[in-house]
Amino acid sequence: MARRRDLADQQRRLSAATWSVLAERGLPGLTLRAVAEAAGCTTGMVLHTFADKRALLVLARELLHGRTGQRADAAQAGADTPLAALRAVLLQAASPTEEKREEARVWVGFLAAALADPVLADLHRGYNRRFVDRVRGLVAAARPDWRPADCAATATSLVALVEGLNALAAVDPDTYPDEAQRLAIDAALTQLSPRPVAAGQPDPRLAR
Amino acid sequence: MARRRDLADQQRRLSAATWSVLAERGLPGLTLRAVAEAAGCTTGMVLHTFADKRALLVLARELLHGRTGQRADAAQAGADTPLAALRAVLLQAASPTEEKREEARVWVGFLAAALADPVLADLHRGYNRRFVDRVRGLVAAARPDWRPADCAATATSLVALVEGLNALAAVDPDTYPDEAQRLAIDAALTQLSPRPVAAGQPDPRLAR
DNA sequence: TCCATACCGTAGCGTACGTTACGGTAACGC
DNA sequence: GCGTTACCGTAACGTACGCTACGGTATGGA
Repeated sequence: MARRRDLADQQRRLSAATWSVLAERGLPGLTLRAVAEAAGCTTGMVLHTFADKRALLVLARELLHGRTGQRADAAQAGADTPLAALRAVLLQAASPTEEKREEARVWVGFLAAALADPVLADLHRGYNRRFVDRVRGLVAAARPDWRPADCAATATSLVALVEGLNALAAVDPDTYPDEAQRLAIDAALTQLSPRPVAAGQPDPRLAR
Repeated sequence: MARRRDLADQQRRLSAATWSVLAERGLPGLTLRAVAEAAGCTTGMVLHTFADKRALLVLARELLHGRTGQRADAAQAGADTPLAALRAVLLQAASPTEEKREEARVWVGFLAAALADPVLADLHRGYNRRFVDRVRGLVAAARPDWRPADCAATATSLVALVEGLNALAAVDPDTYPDEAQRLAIDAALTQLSPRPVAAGQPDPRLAR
């Protein structure tokens, strides 16, 4: 025997480095050499830890999903009502902080990579559908009187809104600041409120 | 003098080729050689028509904006009421057909490229803000009783929803089919309808 | 008809990429 | 302490990239 390494830790560190490079330099800047530099090692070590570049991307993608999933769990657990849980989950999925905006840039990068890579595309579809399922469950809990089809349609709408906000805020944070994202989500959630607003007046939830 | 070329036509053909390559092979597959092959010429001709790769990308991005802008103009002109115009504009911006889904893939590609390229990022922000302005004007026309801030918030929401639908449908058309996109847009437009629905019932516009 | 010239295909430059092979090195069992 | 062995840094491979230089070619005017 000889020196043993902590494989899981190396994978975690390299995935984090992949993340960082992807957020800073974008998809074309994501090279093995850049990842190695960010992780403080060499390309040799990177390819001793991962079989190839795609394996590195796959684990980083899983890390992204795991991170957002954990945050969603926490948001969901801390809410009193189903509607509050839904709101918390959607808000944490948006990108109000700089950290989240970095995450959004990474997400866009993976989305673009998925368009050219079937493996990453499968991963993306799986993760996104799990998120849609989570939202659909919360919608159904908030409005048990709705038909499943209505809950599903609302869930896909909400997810599309949140991911659209993320994507647009990633490249234009001035047009899509955190406040605008919050407003957009609350406005969309208005449709789930048990009591509609008065006729002929702008929805007060839309105003500040 | 000697033989003269149709510069504008060459630029148009090469931009179309860029588009096609970007939609089929994604951002990493977008090389000068691939563009030349798709256009049926050589890389020499490509770089005699455009100064460099970025110039090619910039014109293709303008082409994307011009195409969607023209479609939006047509949709807007063919509508009777402001609300109908808004609905038509949003629906044409979504990606129900395969052609539109190709456009959505190209859009995602440019979005990802903008994250790493300041020039493309500026272009993207400009084009997207013009689209937001268009939607905001239509919202204001549909609901003249709303305050400008409410119109602006609604416009950014609607644009985020549409672009989110586009981005997600680009990689997962099964989860986001045309019908789901139409439902999502109509559901979002419910908030602009002058008469809210009855309390305690699911919005009939959400049902099929 | 024929020259002049604008045009573009060919070939290749330099660079950076993903990946590989190998030798040095550090740690564990004895 | 020492041999063994797992580990990883170094160096370089082949390839494909963006881009350039040059020579052939077709087409306009005289």
